[in-house]
Amino acid sequence: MPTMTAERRRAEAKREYDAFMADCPSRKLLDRISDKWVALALASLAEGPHRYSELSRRLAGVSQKMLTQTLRTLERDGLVSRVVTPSVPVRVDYELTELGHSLQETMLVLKGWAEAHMDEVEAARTAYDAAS
Amino acid sequence: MPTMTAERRRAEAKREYDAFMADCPSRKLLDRISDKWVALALASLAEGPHRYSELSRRLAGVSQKMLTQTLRTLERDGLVSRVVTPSVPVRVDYELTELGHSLQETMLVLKGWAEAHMDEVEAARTAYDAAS
DNA sequence: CTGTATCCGTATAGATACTG
DNA sequence: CAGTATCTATACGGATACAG
Repeated sequence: MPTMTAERRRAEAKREYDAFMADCPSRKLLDRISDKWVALALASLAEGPHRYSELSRRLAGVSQKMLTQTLRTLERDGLVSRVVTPSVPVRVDYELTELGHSLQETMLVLKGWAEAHMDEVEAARTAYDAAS
Repeated sequence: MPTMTAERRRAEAKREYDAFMADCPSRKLLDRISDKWVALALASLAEGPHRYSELSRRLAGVSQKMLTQTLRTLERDGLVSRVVTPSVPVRVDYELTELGHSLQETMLVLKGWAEAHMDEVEAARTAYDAAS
């Protein structure tokens, strides 16, 4: 239906897909985006395009394998676009697509939540461990 | 500093903790909450308290082991509280704590995003696979 | 610089059986 | 009903070596 607005289509999708269902495709998608490296990559790209090496430094501790794998998946899923400049040596930039942009804010919130509530969580852990 | 407001302390924490850093505690916390079952559990509990068996049905496909493990971790981290009614048979309800409540909305957004953008992601995958 | 390929240990997650 | 315990498969992720 080409006359549907984007909002209308999204509302439609919300009725069709349900991640609570085991074999709903959205369950797998939720699994994919529920990932530390995805969250950090999108959070980093939220600031603007980044080169591969910049991301590698920003996401401290990420292995080449995981970074590449994460970026490939994000590219395939349409969240990120890969821009190659055929210089010598080659330069590759990654940037958020419109779709990626729509998720980036949530990832920033998620990352921010972990940072903001770290102390409370540690206090809860101490209390829990003391009780047992 | 007992005179700090909650907001002030949280802002303080945001400067102290940085999930981009490999060995920042918040990195591990981000890893923990970036989890399919955590997202679905919090999304379910957002509606109100649930019994163990209700969660088991709601989070279709979850194994007893993963459900228990997820709930234990959430309890230890202070996101969920476990309420035992010592009847026969015993009844156990799980409900969000205040801390859990502060994350639940983000998890609903994450789950909703997966459901709302499923079609776009599948289209992107088809396009990507066709290009290669 | 931006990857790919391979090896390998570990953590994860499912299945199954059993318990207060 | 609400778990615990154990076994096993495999997927995840890190380290290393190599390449366009």
